[in-house]
Amino acid sequence: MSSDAAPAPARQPVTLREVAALAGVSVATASKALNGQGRMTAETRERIRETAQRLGFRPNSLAQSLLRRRSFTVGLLTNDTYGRFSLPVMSGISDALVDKGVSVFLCNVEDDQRLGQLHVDAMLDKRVDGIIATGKRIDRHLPVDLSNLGIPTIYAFTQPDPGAIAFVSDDAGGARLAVEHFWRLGRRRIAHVTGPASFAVVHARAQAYRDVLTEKGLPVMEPLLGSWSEAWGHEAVNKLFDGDGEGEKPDAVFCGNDQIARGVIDALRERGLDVPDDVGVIGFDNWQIVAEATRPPLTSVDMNLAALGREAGLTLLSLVGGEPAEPGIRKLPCRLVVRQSCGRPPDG
Amino acid sequence: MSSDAAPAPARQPVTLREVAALAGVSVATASKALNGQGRMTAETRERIRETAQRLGFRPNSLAQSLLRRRSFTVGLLTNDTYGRFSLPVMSGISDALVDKGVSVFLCNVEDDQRLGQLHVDAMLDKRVDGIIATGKRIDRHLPVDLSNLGIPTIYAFTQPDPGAIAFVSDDAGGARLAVEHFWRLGRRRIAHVTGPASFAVVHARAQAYRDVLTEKGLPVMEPLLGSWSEAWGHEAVNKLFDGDGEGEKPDAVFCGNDQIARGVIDALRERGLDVPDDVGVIGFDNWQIVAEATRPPLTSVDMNLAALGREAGLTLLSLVGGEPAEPGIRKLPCRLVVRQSCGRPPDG
DNA sequence: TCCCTTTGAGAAAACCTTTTCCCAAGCCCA
DNA sequence: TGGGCTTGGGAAAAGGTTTTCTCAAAGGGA
Repeated sequence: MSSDAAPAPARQPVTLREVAALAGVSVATASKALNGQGRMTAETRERIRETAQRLGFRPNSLAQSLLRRRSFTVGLLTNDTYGRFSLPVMSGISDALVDKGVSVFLCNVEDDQRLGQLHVDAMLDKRVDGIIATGKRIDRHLPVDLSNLGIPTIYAFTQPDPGAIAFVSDDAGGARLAVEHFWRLGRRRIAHVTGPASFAVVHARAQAYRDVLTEKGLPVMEPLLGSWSEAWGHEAVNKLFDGDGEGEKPDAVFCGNDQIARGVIDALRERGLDVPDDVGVIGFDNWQIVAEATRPPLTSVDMNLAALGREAGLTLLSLVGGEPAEPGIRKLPCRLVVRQSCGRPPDG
Repeated sequence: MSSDAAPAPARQPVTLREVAALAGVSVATASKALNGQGRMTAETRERIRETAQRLGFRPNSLAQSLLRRRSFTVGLLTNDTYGRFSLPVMSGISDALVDKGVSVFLCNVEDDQRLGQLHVDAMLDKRVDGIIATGKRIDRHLPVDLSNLGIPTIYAFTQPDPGAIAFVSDDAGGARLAVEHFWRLGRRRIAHVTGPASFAVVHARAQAYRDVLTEKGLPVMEPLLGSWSEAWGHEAVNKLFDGDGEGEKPDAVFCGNDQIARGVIDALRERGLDVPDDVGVIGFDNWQIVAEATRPPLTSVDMNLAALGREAGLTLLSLVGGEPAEPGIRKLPCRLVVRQSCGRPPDG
């Protein structure tokens, strides 16, 4: 403010031409000097560099892009700007790209085909180097057709077109993590309360749940399908614990998401059952704000969405760079975040 | 896939030169034909249009931007990609701009000065038309200096530089809405449980709370400051209701956010107090997923963040268009979303 | 002294589109 | 028939940078 020593950026950005003129050379020489190309005396190069510095010269990306046929931008399409899932994905993508000098256009297409087309057209016009599609569900398509755009495209946490490259979470693996954790802690009657049958992940996780129980020789209780809500968690506890036989009651509940788990924990407490002493609970998603607000704090499966996004971003970049990549769906591992809702192992 | 009638986009995008060549005219004429400029026979114009259509020609935005000195992009800086608050703001901004053909660069600067500078430089290089800064707190600066960038800058839901244009929520107004709602419902002993003193909004809302009570001639109970958590809501209920005098107990609690409100509601229920019959509760933020999971669903103050974002986006555009605008902070009104945690008026 | 090579730097094309002139042909009117 | 106007369309510059050529001068060897 008070110091005028710092070169205030000109209203009209400084061009290479002005730098060259002031340094007494041609634009060609100036360009080469600043890019470390060409041959010239060290003195000339330094003089040009210093002039550029003094004028606050920054090369116009638009002109560079036009020439290089590469804009160093990518489009990020999502139908879930508000959402829990695509946000970490987007953040991971953005982080991976910013370090490479690539900027990200955020395009929220909702579930609106017209809006989707609008955004895709805008991206194409702006000559993005590639497009990443992400969404709120792994088993739903974005309302756009990206199959024949002529630029590299990657899908992250959304349903890909056939023949495309996609990154998704390994839901079955995540479910195994949870159930095996219960098993290691000595829990033997493990129930599963999850979301609606219309979600592919519900079946993937439920099947893994059954598989682990079968492998371990434990009784398989049929998964309880409902909604993704806290209220359903409450209700499910009634179904699980209102039975007659005492030995039949679960000593562990693996929940399809953290909200269900929250409902389950609250309902268990209302019944006078202790978590984790009487019943262990594991959630899914590791939604921090929910997982840390339950009493006790919730152990939960984390899908590593930021890492997934980072992976997707880096892969897109390598595609843009011309490197080949095998099409197909890559499942990235989940991890279990242990808090206090499962207790400690008997020997621990 | 099977239909080859649809013109598959060329690997190298079609240029105006190719369109012109195929239509047998110069590029100048082709440009004018497609833009509805210049004079030519209707037949020529139509032929060029049809050729462009057939080839799938789309003008290169980079070239246009270079010429027009306007990129039709803006940078959106935030330190809160995961967050509850900036997301609706960002969504509103993006919505407002996409219809005008303006794309948004998403820049997550975290609280990292280096990352902030990196992103700002990238935006400047890419010749964005303007920048919008948004964040997770209305009383904190982003870790970047945007004061002298040479391009229009708008602040939305974050602390502005002096002399800048900023849009924020009217927290005092929102608090008034809540307390006056209680008053209209006949509640007379209204408590306030809110977040830590380090937040400016805590004071703004608390002062408005006091003001309304004073205006109405109601007893002012000193606001209870704590954290933004559910646990604090629990604890605060103890402080409020563990006293001795029966007539002293509140019949309404205005909470600083929805999580506190959730804790308050749960604690009240555990004490055997009915919400809303014995005590009314109002939250702040209208975080749908929390407000609808409380029992009963929570009445809450909504800051209209999407609208705020939209306003910010449109204002930036008018600034870019060269229209003057008064610097200063514009407070946008909140609204009360009524659910079931306050009951109905006595006569209703 | 002459020729060849190296050195240092500039001219110009290219990227793609828009816009401002400019020009040739045709027409009208005197 | 000649001058002026309209019509239809093209040439060229502009926007900012990079890169490939080209070229003059200087230096070295014979």
